[in-house]
Amino acid sequence: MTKKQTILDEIDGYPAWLAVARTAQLCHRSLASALEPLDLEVAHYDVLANVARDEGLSQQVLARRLLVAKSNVSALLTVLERRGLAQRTRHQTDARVRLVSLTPEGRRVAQRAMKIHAGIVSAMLNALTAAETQAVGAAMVKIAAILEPPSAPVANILADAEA
Amino acid sequence: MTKKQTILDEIDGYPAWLAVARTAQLCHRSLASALEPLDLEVAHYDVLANVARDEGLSQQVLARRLLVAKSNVSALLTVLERRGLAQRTRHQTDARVRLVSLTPEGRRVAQRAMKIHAGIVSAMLNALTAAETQAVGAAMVKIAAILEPPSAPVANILADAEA
DNA sequence: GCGATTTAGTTCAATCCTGAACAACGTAGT
DNA sequence: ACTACGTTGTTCAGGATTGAACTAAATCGC
Repeated sequence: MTKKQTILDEIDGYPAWLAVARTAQLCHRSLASALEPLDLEVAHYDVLANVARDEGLSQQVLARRLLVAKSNVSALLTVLERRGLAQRTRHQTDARVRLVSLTPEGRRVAQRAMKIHAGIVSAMLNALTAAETQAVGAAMVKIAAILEPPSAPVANILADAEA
Repeated sequence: MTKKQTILDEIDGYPAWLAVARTAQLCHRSLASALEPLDLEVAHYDVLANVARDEGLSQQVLARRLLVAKSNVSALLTVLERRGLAQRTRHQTDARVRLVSLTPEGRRVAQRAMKIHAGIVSAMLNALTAAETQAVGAAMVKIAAILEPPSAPVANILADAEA
């Protein structure tokens, strides 16, 4: 297996970032298989968990928060509604927006799913001290700030990289 | 917007982990839009980058490394092959395995894409000190160790969480 | 050796996600 | 009011990803 130096290897912290990406993906997969017994996709769970926390979100807000397309939220809600877990109600004063809420059954399912999710996250974080966790969180917030909007910085970097 | 306490909120480091997941996703999206000019999906890029580094990988190894299904690798390679960027050659002694390598054109594209990728990662890591990056990497490795295989630990946690 | 098991890769159906086009509704500006 | 524009949500077509079934090849147990 011919190992070859690439540009990425010249970046000092690249292995560290790779570990981040990989760990996030592993966690996603863990959660996916853990939710299988509840017959829940991670995407559906994400909706349930967010609505459980903030009852009455609009779909638009939900989409931005989950970082998915609004068309996807629409589809996810159609499924959750058909399964009797969530419901859409019209906004009082703005007829465009639909407020999303959970049915009693939806709350029960969300509760069980969040317990499973919490179990996984707890197990992961047990590997770290509170200080380490804190440090990781702070670092991620700093990085996220750079990526956050489809803002200027990233676009500029691209231009440079292409040179 | 009714904020409600959930089980997840009881986990001390949950916001920190959320930041990790969110940042990883943001990075993925950044990379996706940055690679658009090259007409490359992130998935295709991941293959190119890995093969550029380790010429002659098998598809199986590639699948495990990328954390995707082997059927997906098969499909990705069909596309890359049709585009003249990669090629599959038979293993000398084991007729089952296909060794993946890049064409000269594939190497050129990989090179350009990695430059773009490196630009993004560099920008992100610039927000951190070397020590911070190092700490994050170490923390992620510890967490990944818990998730790594579909191993016992996670499965046990599930059983507990369901109780 | 030879059948049983394991491993590498492909194919296929089902599902998921996205972006674009669209409809319905608000908000300005004039 | 009226027009122009922005926003919310839906629909739909095109790809992407997965797991299961399958073929072919290697390996193991006896």
